[in-house]
Amino acid sequence: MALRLFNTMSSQVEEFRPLRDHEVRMYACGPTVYDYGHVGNFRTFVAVDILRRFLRQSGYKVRHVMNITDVDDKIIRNSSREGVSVQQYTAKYEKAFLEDAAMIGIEEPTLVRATEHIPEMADFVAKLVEKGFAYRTDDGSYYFRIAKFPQYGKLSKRDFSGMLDGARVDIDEYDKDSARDFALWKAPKPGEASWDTAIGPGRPGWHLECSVMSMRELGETFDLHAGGEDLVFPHHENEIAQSESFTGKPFAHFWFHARFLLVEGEKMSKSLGNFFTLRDLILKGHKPSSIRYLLASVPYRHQLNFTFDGLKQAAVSVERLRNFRLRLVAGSFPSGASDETRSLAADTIARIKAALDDDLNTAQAQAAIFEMVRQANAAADARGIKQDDVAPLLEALTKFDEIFAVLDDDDAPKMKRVLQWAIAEGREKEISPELRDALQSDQRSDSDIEKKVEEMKAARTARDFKTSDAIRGELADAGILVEITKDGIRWRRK
RNA sequence: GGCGCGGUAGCCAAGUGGCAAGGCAGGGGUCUGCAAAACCCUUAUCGGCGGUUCGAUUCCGCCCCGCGCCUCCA
Repeated sequence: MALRLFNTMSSQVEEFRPLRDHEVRMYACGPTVYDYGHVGNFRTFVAVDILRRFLRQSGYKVRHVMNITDVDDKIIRNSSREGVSVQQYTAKYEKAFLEDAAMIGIEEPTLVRATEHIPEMADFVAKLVEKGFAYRTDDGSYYFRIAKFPQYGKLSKRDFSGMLDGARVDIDEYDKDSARDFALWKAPKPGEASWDTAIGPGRPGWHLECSVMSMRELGETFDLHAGGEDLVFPHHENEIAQSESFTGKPFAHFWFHARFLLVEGEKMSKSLGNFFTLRDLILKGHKPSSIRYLLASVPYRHQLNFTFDGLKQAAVSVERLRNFRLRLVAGSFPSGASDETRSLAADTIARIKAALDDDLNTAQAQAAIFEMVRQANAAADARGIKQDDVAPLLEALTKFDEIFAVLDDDDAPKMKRVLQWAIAEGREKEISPELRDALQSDQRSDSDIEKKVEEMKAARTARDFKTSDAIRGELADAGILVEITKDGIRWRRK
């Protein structure tokens, strides 16, 4: 079976077939780096990441390009308010964004920056003017004339035909010819960042960078273009208009849009007090893996209600998966193999693939892995798991984690970096006791813990439970849980 | 107003024209020196009212509620 994806352009779930057999070229709209990324931003980026990972798992080579918008009105406003250059200002937030993305397991795409492609953008505008799709206004700005692109509105399903009739053609008009015409290039204003180019001084409009950079990196026509649902109109509609006018060819074949999330049942907004950056959540003591898991747990086209209760639930769910893997890795099992377990693992892998093939149904993929975990745990309790069953079960977990990326417990070091950042930024008071607790276990090295566990084992062999319990208590205080099972003794950080 | 999405157990949620996945929480057990983990059992008239159908949570209509986009917010 092959991947079927919802295509915003056709408003249908379609089979995804890239233009080249074994390669997918995708472009995702990235962040405007004017502030720290919030949980809503990362919902979209996690969705795209899951798509990318699944495409690769499905055997494609994936070329994934993402833009960094490092010049826009907010950036100009904020940087001048802080009295720093646009570049200084954006560098800080770009760095923060990349750290955050890595923190929640997003694989880094090829990054392209708007400010590094200014001359190309100017050339692009010049060509559009030449072809009659764009015009210059008296102040030196350039606009795209949507009257020249009759399909305008095809992505967002809007009808602009009424406006096309009345569109004027006077290129020396100071204002835009039509209210719907959008800016390709903005003339400089006093005190604003500006570039001198072949089409005059100024800065690029927002949509231009994505057309220019995606075509440069991926070709005039490529497979998939992604972003948050808000970008359908006007951003992607405008990209299509200017790109297809420029090349006379189709732009992207698939349009992938992630739905917005709610926070505690309401639209996230600063005024409601439910606006959280990723770092806010970490400072409250939530693990990156919990956040990623929760963001991934509702299929990307559905509204996700992001709640703190949900975050706790996600943490427990992830722990269950990790416990299971630990059981497989650290346990001892009788020799041999069982057909049931092998087919359980194989079925699970097939179910995960089928779920993701179905428009990335992550909820069903999760259900499949938990079904396996329950059955395998039950079998293990009954001594039904054999040595040779371990590898297939681990393989299923690996397939799952190639997409979800939550099994490896590297939360503590990541959270520690956020804590250090908070201190460096003078935001210590935002560091919650929960975060400090979560970092407890990070104080001890693995080898130190192993040594203690060996001491415990020795004490237990001597049936000296008092000593054994004392060591366990000491480790527990340090946030390390030692578990005694019939398969052996094992430990983990809480 | 235009276009679109959703309302499923205490919470997060999947799904189908024919006995309603999964996770979390709760209750009851089993295992266990203790602790943890794990397992078993247990919790749903699928927003309301009509209609189509042998049969609808799933299709259609109306209503109620929530949400999104409508020029730069992922």
